Amino acid sequence: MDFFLDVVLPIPLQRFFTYRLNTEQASLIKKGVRVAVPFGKSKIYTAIALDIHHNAPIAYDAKEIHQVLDSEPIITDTQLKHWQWIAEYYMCTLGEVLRGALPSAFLLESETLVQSSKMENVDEAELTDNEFLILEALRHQSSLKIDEISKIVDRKNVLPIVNQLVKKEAIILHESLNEQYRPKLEKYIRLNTLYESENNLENLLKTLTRAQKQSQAIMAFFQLKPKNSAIIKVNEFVKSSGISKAVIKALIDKGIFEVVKVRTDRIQFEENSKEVNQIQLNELQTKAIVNIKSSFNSNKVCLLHGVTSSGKTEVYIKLIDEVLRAGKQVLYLLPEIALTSQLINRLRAYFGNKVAVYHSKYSVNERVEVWNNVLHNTKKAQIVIGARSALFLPFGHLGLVVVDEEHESSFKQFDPAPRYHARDAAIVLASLQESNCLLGSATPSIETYFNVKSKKYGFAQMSRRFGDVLMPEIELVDIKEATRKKRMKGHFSERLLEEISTCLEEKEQIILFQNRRGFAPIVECTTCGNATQCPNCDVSLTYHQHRNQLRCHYCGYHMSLVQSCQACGNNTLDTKGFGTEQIQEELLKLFPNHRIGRMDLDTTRGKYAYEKIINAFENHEFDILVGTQMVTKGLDFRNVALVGIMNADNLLNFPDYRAHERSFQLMTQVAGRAGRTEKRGKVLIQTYNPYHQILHQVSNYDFDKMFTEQLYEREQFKYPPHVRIIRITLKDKDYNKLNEASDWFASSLRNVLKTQVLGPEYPAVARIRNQYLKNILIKISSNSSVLQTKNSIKRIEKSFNAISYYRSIRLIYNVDHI
DNA sequence: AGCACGCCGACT
DNA sequence: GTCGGCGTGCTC
Repeated sequence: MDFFLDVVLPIPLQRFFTYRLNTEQASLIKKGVRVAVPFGKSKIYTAIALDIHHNAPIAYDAKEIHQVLDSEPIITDTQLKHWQWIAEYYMCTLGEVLRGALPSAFLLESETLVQSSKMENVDEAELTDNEFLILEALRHQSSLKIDEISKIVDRKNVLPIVNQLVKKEAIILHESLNEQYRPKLEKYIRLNTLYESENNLENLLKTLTRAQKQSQAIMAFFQLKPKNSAIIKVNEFVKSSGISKAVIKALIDKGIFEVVKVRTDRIQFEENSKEVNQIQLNELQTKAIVNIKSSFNSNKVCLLHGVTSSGKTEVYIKLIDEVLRAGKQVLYLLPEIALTSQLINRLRAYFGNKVAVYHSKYSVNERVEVWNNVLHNTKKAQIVIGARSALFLPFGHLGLVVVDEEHESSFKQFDPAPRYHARDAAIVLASLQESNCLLGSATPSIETYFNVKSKKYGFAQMSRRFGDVLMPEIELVDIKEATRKKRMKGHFSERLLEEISTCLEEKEQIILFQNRRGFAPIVECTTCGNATQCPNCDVSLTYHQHRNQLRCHYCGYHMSLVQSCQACGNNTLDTKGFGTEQIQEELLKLFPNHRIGRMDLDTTRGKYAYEKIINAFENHEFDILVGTQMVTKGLDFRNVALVGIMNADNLLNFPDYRAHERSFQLMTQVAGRAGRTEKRGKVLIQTYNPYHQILHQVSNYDFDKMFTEQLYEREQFKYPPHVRIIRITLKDKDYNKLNEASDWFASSLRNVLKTQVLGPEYPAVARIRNQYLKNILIKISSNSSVLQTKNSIKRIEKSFNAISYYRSIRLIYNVDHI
């Protein structure tokens, strides 16, 4: 009986692929193990095994698999179900989900190695120069990689040459799979068992009387090695004994010490947990927990709406503790992992090394270790804190999913596929795992609050700060008047400067928020109005002062700043708009005796850059911190008395239906950074339009009014949560072809769908990296079926691809596009 | 997605 | 003529 195996490959193809198995492999393979399979002409890919069956494919002859990579599944059934849901819901392939979900170290790919055929009958006269060069190189090296050959012959495409050599039987090709994950081995030493007896040891020390250092090393070994163990880590031994590595090496060479390599986890933390019972909850927190539990009991997702510093974390910790006691795992999702260091420390204080962290700044090997710990439900991974990708981990006993800062739009993956929303995918995950799900935020999203209002989600609230600290006082500063009367100093109103000075005198700290990095976004000629454009994208270049460059934020193109206008040649270039860098510079002039820090994308590159700035600010190494969105996120600074929002208008005027909601969230969150101790904090919002309703809702902390108004507007203009949105982007470098194709697509959609189809329209940036873009927006009202609509779109895609002229156009689906 | 194959312009 | 550019089609 023949065996066949269906597999998923991590590539954007809808289909499964079927391979042939022998009986032994068929008995070895289980659903969810990785197999290495030949794919295409020569490559070997990693695939995930699905079903084993006896149905031989009819249209083709199945290939055999190359290798079985795991003895036990590394992916669970529940995970596969969850991934399938993501693929269907977000209109991408399972392969794409796979690629986004698995740590890259799991996905091995083959590399072609070129080796000499050892055939002596190669006629050198028959060889071209390049072929000769390659064979010459192979005399010194047993094998060459393709890109090494590229370097040798100095050509890009070397495959024709290589293929010629294969034909002449001068070389052979070999596909090598290299396991990327390497367990970390640490070097330990032990004393040769010979010297366990007192006698031998004494004799040994006698023979070493002339080698003082060596006998010292042996004495030190006995002093320093842990009591219950025969081995000691070499690094530690060297550090605490002060014995040089040369001495140790000499002893190893003599066979007195032996080297032992021990597999260790890269991720280790000391265990020093506090008792969760030490947390004293206030009345509001206790009540919140009661409400959360009661909605969990009726199997509902629950929203915890707690104002900034109301003590949400303590509530989470209590709930997590109970889940752990019940022997289940916890997933804690955060929008951006950079801001977790403070939170991780807090959780570790209670749960010690049961806390694992998972995110993209971790190395591939570290991620594999967390994966395996979760899969085997080890003690080390009872709580996983992570960014959105953590929801792909192989949980088996999930008891609680916490989505903190639920409203954050960065939970939605934008590029590449799967373009999933981690909050929504987490809710599905929780239901698949029969686990509870808690969403937390000080400024919930309209969608989530709508679900609360319609009783789909449970609700708990904490409307006062912990310790009854007052919410900061928010003041709106009209800079329209001030600008007209020329009473602004740079971008600072007199009112803001006054408050800053007072704060500095009282040795308190200040956060200034400006939602734009760089120095000034646009350099414009005041004579002709020309601003330098990116050659590859339809955007003006942004000015960055630190390198005196113009940069494109879309493709990375950059050029040095020229002195005169490129269009009219006049020397009248001026900056327009302003960013964090410029604010920082103005401050340095206004307050030369104070230290001013800056936190934005440019200053937080690198693994620990973010932590460094936060720690520096916490230790009062800066008096003022200027920052972008980053400063809004969950940071807990004790000494901040004043928060200034430099310009509220560029938030409010953003051309997007979510602009008002997002402005409210952002400003409320930044405001929450002020006055977290007894003294009431102060927030100043500079604006040209102090009568804007959102600004008033922010300054009165009136979330409910904001929600009601925004919901009404969404209803009027047909936006979520009243409708569901699917955005289809078409992309091509041929402008005319794109227009024609997107018109075709949109009219086909209009013919088939009962729901509203908008566009095609150019996005704000209509060309990126020389590719033109066009968007079609589909609004699905609550009375029509989302699933049916998606199926119809997929059918239209099929007919679209049947037109060969259109086939080169890339289609990008973004379901629930934000 | 990668990668081969095939056709076409621009140069050692 | 060769090299490398890109468009097209296929992968069990």
